[in-house]
Amino acid sequence: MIVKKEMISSPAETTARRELDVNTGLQLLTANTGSDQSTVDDGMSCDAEDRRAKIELGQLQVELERMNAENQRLRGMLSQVSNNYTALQMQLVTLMQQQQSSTTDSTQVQEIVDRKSEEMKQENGGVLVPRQFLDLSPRLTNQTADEQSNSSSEERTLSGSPQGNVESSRNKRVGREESPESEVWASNKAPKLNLAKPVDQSTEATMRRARVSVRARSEAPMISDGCQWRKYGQKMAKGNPCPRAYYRCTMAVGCPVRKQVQRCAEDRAILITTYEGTHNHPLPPAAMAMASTTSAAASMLLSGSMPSADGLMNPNFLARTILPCSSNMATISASAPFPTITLDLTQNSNPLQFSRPAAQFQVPFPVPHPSFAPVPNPSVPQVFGQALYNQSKFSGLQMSQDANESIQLPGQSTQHPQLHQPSFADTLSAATAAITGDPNFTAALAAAISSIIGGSHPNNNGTATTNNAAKVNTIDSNKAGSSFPGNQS
DNA sequence: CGTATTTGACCCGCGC
DNA sequence: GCGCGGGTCAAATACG
Repeated sequence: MIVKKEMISSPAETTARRELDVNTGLQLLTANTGSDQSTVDDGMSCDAEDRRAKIELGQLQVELERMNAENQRLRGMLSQVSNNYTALQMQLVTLMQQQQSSTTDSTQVQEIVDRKSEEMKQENGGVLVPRQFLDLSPRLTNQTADEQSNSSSEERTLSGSPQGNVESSRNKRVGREESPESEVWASNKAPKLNLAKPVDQSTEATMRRARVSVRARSEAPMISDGCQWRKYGQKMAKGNPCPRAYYRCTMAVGCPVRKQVQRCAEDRAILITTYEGTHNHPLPPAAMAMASTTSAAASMLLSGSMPSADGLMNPNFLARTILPCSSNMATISASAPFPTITLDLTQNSNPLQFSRPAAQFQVPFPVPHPSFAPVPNPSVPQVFGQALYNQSKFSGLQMSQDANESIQLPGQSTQHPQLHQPSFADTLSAATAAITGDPNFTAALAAAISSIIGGSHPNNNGTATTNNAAKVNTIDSNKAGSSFPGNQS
């Protein structure tokens, strides 16, 4: 009965509404049933009414169960799509690394994306579930990289590297203390303490210290990114009246990921979150989806930090590679002591929009390899995309010269996402960010997915998606003796 | 009472 | 060598 609305509503809305309507129907029916029972004295034959009501009730329950099952299925599919996107982006980076020597034309980047999307559609009958990406996905959780059989050099580069980097960090580092945490944490002191490999010390240090900074408007003290953090310090930073808070990831014992949170001096409504390190544990769907969003950017950033005798990498290419459709909203830091890429989500542009990259872009720090040689151990900060998570104000990324002194490139005009064909990457990442962070964005997700899959893809139930990232997390029970209250607002 | 947060002290790198 | 600033530690404190 209620299902009719499906054709005119967004899939997510529809599913949510259906579930609501079914529940409402059950309540009404129950009320009616009670009413019927109270009118026995009227002389009516209540047995028939009762039976009919019970039958209807049973039907509704069956329907409800069916809905719930569908919800589960759709959630699974959403998660799968997110994971697939992650793998796609990673693969894209690798492909571009291979092709960069022959071209710097960003159109090829888009072509690769388009081609991949086409392949995926063909292989899956229109459904974007690429086999190869499913194969890759587990590695992106940073858990099974070493267990997976590597079938290609691309995958090897992409999957094993983060883990390998952590390992190398572990092996070489001798911290002030010998706690497990300090063992895995890629400390700033690492260069000094690197004892094992004399080769490429600076390179590895650079990779370990690659950072991803996110600027977002938020009244909350910290953006919700799907991970759980514990504050371990706060300090006043020079040139900023607002204190800088230091957090470390507490989702797993010894997770080396840390982040700094600070309000922008110029505009205190802007929250600057800087991530550093690589998670050593599986990310919850909410965090994973967003982590994947820009993991490729981090990878590119890191590969860009690799020394090269061949000169500089084409700036435009880097920008377009990192965020093919949002290159005007990402920043690569020039003044930071280590590579930092900044996503500026404070701009008033539509996250789902498709825009051509800025033509003029200066990459300040010396980067690398025109041929994009695979990074041996790129410490890809998987938290990279987490900044996009729960960004209801998600609005854009920008390129600038400094993490704190963003130089805005000419903004892109706001366009409706469906006026242009949004890239799969941007659309899905934005949509996932929305859905995982705020149930109110289920409609956006539906629209985004519809635009990708042509409306044939199953919907997602917004009501089934928790609006609290921490709630999504099935916390690793291995963390004995520690609780995860979740300090996210 | 256990856990998270606060906050002053400390360590380290870097520039002068 | 010294001072400065960033980053981290850990005891004290707050909180549920």
